[in-house]
Amino acid sequence: MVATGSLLAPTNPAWAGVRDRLRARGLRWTPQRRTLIEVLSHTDGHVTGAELVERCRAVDPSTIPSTVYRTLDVLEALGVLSHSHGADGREEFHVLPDAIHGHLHCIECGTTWEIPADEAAALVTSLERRRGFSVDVTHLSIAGRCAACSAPKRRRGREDPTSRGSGNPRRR
Amino acid sequence: MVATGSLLAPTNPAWAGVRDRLRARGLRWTPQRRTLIEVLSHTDGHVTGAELVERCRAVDPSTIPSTVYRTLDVLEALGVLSHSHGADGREEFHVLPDAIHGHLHCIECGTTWEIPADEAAALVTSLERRRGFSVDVTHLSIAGRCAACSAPKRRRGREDPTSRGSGNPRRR
DNA sequence: GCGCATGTTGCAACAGGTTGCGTTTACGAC
DNA sequence: GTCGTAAACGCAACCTGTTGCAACATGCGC
Repeated sequence: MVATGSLLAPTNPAWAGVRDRLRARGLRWTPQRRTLIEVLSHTDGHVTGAELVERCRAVDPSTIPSTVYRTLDVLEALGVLSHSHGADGREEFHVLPDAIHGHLHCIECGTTWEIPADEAAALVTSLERRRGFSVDVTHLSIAGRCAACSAPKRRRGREDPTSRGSGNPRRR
Repeated sequence: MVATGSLLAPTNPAWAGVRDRLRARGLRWTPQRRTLIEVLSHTDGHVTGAELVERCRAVDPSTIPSTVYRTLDVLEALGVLSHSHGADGREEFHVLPDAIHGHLHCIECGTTWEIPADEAAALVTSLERRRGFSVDVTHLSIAGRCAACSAPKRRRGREDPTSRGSGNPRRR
């Protein structure tokens, strides 16, 4: 659960700028926001809103959920994170998106993979061309069965849908 | 809200078979299920779970939400309907899917369009080939901006992302 | 250092949906 | 028609988020 203690120092310098970017927009730097930033800076990959609330409570037990969700909205507007919806419709946040990507969810084993933008490019450009619809790839979330789960089950063989999967597979 | 009255007769013969298909699986035909089937048979396009609960209550005020959701699960297993998640992660049910399709949501105006399977084919086959991942197209839900909303707003011109949109655009 | 405006917080209520459990009931067997 | 059993139901509690509003406090101007 990450060093539970207090006052975790953000590891990534990128987080240092958040305070100023907030201020630059006339927004404020509050203890609650600092807590969330601390938690986020020690998080990578995907997290659900509920998980973040929980982790914030570990740092500051007086954390209130609505504050966390509102702060997440603000941070998303700042581009610090993005969110999409998992196969079950639950919110999933993605921290410091270094590259634009969507997500793949296996409805059988629950694992999640990232799909780089270029892999979705065919779909994106086709929708763009045929309908003028510009896809929000960061919000793209595709459900289905991964290779391991859709394969006729013999002796639970090779696991991943392909090792080039990158990303951080995650189970529920 | 459809003729509110009682005992709506299912319009589509396809619904008549549901009772027997349930029985064939050892499942039961109950008044509550009948109510939901009645409601569904007078519904087309997309509905949220909450809407269905509401409509069931119009027919039978003693309807309990959990029963509706559980019955929806059963009907989905039967292939009578399918569900996906809207841009906001809320459940959307799609009745009697005559053709496999996914959905397109404009995050700006909230309109929904259907995308026929072949339009998503490029993505589907690419994921299949590169990762062995078999996409569940019926659950596919893509967010972004439609042509009208992403266009530089002049004098709110042509509306639709393309008239071939088919389906039933719906607003929140 | 002080005051003020406005962005934020905390709280409580709500919304959509899910789950566990004890009770009821559909329906096949006799 | 009666019985038994597993499927379904009703209910209450819970979970994840959202919203409205009064109270609070950040941070700019002086």
